[in-house]
Amino acid sequence: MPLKIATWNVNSIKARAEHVATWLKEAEPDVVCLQELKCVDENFPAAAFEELGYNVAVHGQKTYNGVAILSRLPLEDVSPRLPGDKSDEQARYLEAVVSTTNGAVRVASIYLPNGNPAPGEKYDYKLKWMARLGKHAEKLLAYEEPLVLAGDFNVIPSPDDVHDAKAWADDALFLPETRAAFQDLVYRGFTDAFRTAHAEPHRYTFWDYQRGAWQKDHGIRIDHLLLSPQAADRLQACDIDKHVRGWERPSDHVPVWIELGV
DNA sequence: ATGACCACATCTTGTGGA
Repeated sequence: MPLKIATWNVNSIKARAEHVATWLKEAEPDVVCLQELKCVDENFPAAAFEELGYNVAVHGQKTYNGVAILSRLPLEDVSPRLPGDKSDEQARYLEAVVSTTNGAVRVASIYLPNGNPAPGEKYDYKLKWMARLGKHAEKLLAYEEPLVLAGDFNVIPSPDDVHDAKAWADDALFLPETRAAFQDLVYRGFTDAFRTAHAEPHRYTFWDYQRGAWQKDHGIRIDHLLLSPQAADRLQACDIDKHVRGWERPSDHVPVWIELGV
């Protein structure tokens, strides 16, 4: 059986706990990286997921941000916060090692800053955060182990990943500097799992709540799974669970998953 | 149609998201 690893920005875990449970039963992932919990650790509905057989690691924050990892397999070396800036209080990074019978896979749940409006302080923070991520990723890649960086990167990598490139031209998710920073990260040795498994353009992971974006398929691809060479060698499948966006009171993001032969 | 949402906090309105 392959190891199925997913990422999903749930836009409040309290508002989406039922959806997550429904999707866990339907998709049967082994590991799930969640983002935008919008709650503190104590309020995370861990029991609901433990009942379904998952171990839970949470790095929460009141009202904003918050990331978690759910895993059917044991979680080891659980480590919150992206190194490189001790003054950064935003809960956007959680790393852990998943132990399988056939070796370990390191997984990070990432909620990269949005960065709007650009230019400005928030955009500066985004670019600094991306530089920190690159530096940390370089260290992790040196382990030469299967590594998966999974999350909401808030980056549209190319014009193929947006319904209307002109409409997003000045947005922090699509600015040339943002895309260049993402490429810098990828060029360190990562594989964009979805783009490797699918050549077709205009496949999305996010549709805005506004302007009928979902009905018109006006989406963007910003939730990614980046694989180290050792993980990329094991990639068997990758897809987007688009139908979840059609559920009642959905998140504006949908799950994206990979299957690794381990 | 120059429009149109959602979640949170505690304020019935402002902030942040993407």
